[in-house]
Amino acid sequence: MTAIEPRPRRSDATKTAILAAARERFAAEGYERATIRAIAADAGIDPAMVMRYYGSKDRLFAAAAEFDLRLPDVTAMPHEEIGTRIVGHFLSRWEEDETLMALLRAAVSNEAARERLQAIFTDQVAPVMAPLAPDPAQAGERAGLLATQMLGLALCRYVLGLPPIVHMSRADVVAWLAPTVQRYLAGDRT
Amino acid sequence: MTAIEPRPRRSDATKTAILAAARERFAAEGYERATIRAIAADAGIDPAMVMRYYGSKDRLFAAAAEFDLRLPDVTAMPHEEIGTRIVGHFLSRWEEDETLMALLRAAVSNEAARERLQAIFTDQVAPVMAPLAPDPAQAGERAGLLATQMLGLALCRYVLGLPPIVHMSRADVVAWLAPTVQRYLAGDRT
DNA sequence: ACTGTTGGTCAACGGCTGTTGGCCAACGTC
DNA sequence: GACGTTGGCCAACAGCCGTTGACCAACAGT
Repeated sequence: MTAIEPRPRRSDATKTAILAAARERFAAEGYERATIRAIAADAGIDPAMVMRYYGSKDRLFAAAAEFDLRLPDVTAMPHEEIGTRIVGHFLSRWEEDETLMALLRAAVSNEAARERLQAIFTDQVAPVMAPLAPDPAQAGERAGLLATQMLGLALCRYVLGLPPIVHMSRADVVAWLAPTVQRYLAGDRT
Repeated sequence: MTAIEPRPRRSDATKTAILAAARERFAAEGYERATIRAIAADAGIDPAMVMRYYGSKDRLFAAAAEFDLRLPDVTAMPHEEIGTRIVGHFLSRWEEDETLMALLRAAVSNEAARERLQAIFTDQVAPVMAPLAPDPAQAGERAGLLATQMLGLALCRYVLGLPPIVHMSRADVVAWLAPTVQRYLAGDRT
């Protein structure tokens, strides 16, 4: 059952170019420093077009910040590999799609972005991780702990550029963080 | 050996009022959304005074972002309590001084703030934690890992307001994170 | 060929920003 | 009590921002 697509319009290319430029600027500079004028210049069109197609800067961001973490099914993997796989998956998602960077950079000072990031946690992270918790009452807490470690890693590695973290290899990051994540999601508290 | 203090001036009260208002605004709104006009209004004076005393917005931030983590001497505490004590100390520092919040919020989009946060890591965190590392070559890496977990916690608990993390008691946070920090600073990699 | 629709540019408005310089009043010293 | 110094306010400038509306060109359907 494929959705009925409206006939493609000539402006579709422009729209996606705007979206790509917007993601890049929001990711690199955050919400307020990324200007509509700069985004339009990157996309090679007039700033007025951005307003015509997306209405306002807020709505442009909302459109650019659509994101799917594509978390794997954790119930279908060897129990002791959960930490390793989850950390690896987050690293991959973070490096292949700048939308996450845009969300993090903007969420710190923009209310809508903050809510969007919270929604990703509530809708995509928490439900997927819930089955792993020994005690269902702890499920939310455990997912939250995962978020602290993964967002903290992204903050230090991709945003702040903390030298020891930036220079670590992917394998080292996974080796260090996997046991932490494993414990947060499915292990004992102490 | 007390430093020779210049005679106190009438304007000292105003200067510190500006600094307090600046910290509050930078902490609550980040660097670009915190305006000099708003800071001056909070301090009950004219925006021009901010420029007179601090020269520019950049230098005002630099003055407001002076910060000492006051990390305890980790070599003088029971080895197995290190994780607990460090996590507790970070929680306290974060809650009693809004400077840290100002630094984190600003560092995401402001270069000078990013460098300041890096400097705090390099000058205050890394050297203090170094003696705990079994292998001195790993010292920087281990301190960096500590930073990912503590900054990630602060981000989720104080900036993003992730519900499960916000609702956790201080004791729960310490209980969950202490083993992680203990392992990062002084434990085995796996 | 005509005409309505779509994709796009241009110039401008109003508002907010950091920053500046001139002016005034209160103070401290002789 | 005169006078330099200090603390403070006010008004304005120049620049950038999001946003708007008028205008033009290319296309599609008849």
